[in-house]
Amino acid sequence: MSFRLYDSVRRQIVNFEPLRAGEVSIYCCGPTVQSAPHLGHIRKEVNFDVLRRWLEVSGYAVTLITNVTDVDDKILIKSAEASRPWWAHAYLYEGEFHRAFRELGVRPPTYEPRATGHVPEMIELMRTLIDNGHAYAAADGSGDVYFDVKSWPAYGELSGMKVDEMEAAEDADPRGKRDPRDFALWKGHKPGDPESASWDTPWGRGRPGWHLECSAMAGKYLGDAFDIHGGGLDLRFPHHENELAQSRAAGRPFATYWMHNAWVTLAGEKMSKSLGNTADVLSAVAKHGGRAIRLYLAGPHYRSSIELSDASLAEASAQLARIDSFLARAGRLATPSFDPSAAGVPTAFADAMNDDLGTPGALAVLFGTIREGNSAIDAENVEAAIAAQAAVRAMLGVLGLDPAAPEWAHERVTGGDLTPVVDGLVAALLEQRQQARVRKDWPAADAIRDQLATIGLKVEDTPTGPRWSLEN
RNA sequence: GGUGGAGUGGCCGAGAGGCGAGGCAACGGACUGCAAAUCCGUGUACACGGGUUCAAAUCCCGUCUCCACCUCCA
Repeated sequence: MSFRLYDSVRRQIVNFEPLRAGEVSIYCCGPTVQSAPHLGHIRKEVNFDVLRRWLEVSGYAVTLITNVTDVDDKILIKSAEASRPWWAHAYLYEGEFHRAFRELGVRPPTYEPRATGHVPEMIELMRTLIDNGHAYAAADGSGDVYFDVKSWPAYGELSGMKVDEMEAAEDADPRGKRDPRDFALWKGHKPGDPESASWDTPWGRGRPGWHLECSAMAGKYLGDAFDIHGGGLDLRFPHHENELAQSRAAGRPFATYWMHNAWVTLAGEKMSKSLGNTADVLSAVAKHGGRAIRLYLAGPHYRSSIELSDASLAEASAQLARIDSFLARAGRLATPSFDPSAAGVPTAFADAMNDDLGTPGALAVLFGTIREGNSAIDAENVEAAIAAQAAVRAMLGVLGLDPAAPEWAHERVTGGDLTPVVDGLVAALLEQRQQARVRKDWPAADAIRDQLATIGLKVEDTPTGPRWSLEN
C-alpha cells in the first residue's frame, strides 16, 4: 500500500503521487517569532517531522522548507514594548523556537529561510501580479500593494468560502483597498515604523505582507510546483487561501496537496496567544521530558484536536515508561550478532502510517509488539525478543521516539560514565539487603529499598538478583 | 450571516454498516517474602429523538451542546 493523505482542497483522502519519482518537496509554514513557543505551535512541528520521517523511511528523498517570519506587525509592537530592536526581538524568539524543536526531537528542516532575506523574490512576485492585472499599488501613495481578489475567480477554493459571503472585518482599516476583501501583499512604511524594518520597492518603501513571503520562499527553494504544503488548520484561511491565489495568479502551479494539523485545546478551547491560554513548551519538557511530550503530541491523529491536561501528559509519560521498560528488559538479553537498523517496521504499522499518517493505529501495533516481546522475554525466547526489540526500535524511529537516536542525546543521563561508580556504591547496600533477605529479616531489607527509593534509585528483584535503576 | 469540525466506557483516544484499536486507571489471577516489572483475565461505550437495514457508534432526517475560521493565530 502506498501513501495516502487527506488533501484539504479536495477534502478527501487521496493517493500521494509526487511530481518527481522518489522525491517529495514540502513547504510548511513556520513560526512568526514574536514570543515564546507554546505546545500548539510545537504540535505542527512534531506532526510534520513524523510525516517527513515516514516518507524517508518509505524511500523518498524529502526536501522540507520551513520559514521563519522575522518581521511583521506583532514583532514591531512587541519589540517596542520590550524596548529592544525588532530584529533582536525576532532573533531572540527564533532561538527559543529552535530550542523547543530540539527538546522535542524535531529535526531541522532541509532549509529554513527568513522572510527578511527574500525581499527581491517578493518584489519579483508582486511585479508579475501587477503586470498581469491581479495586484495593484494603493492609489493613496502609502506604498501598500494589494492583491485584487475579484480578479481571481478561483479565490476561495481552499477554504470553501465565497468572496461575496465573507463577513468584512469589523474594524479593519480599508486604507487603499479597492475592495475590503483584497489582502496586502506589501505594507507601506508608516510614520513611527523603524526605518530598518522597511525596504525599497518600485511602489514605495515598506515591508513584506505575511502571505506574500511564503509564496516567494516556497518558489525560490521548491520551484513553481511542489508536492505538499502544510501548516496549522487555522492558517487555511486566510493565509493559505491567499498564498494559493497569488501563486496561481502568478502562473505557478504551487502545491499539489495541502495538509493541515488540528490544534491543542485547553479546557476545550484552542490554545492561542490571543486567548492567553498557552502552555509553555520548555516547562512541560522540564516536568515530563521531551520524549513524553512528543509522544503526547504525535500519538493522536494529526487532524484531531487534542486536549491538554496534567492527566493526559501523565498518561503519555506512563506510555513512554512502558516502552522504555521493554527496551531496557530486551537490552539486557545476550544478543547474537544482529543489526537492529536493518529491521523494518511491521506491515500493520506501515499500513496505518500510509493511511493518512494513522499514528493511533501505528501506536497500537507498537504496543502489541511490546506485549509480544515481553512475553518472549518471559518465555526466554531470545530470538523472538530481539526481533520484537528491533521492530520496536524501527517504529520508534519513525515516530522520532527512539531513545538511542542522536536527537535525544541531550536527554540521556549525561552521567553515563558514573554508572559504574553508582553501581559500586549501591552494591554494598544491595549486598546488605540480600543478607537480610537470606535471614528473612524483611523489615531490614525493605528499609534499605525504601532508603534507596528516597534518592531516586528503584530496586527490583529478579530471578538473577536485585537490580537498580534511576527513577525518571 | 458564510464555511468547517466535534460529542465514544472512570479517563485519554482510534474506528466509520456486522465480529469491542490501543493506552492509562481500577479489579481478579500468575510470579514475588512483600513489592516492582511482566504476563493472563475482567467492560454489553458511541449526545438526544425518529428513520433506513437481516444488522447502525457508523447511513438518512430532525434536535441539542461545544469548538474553530471569515484578511494578526501552529
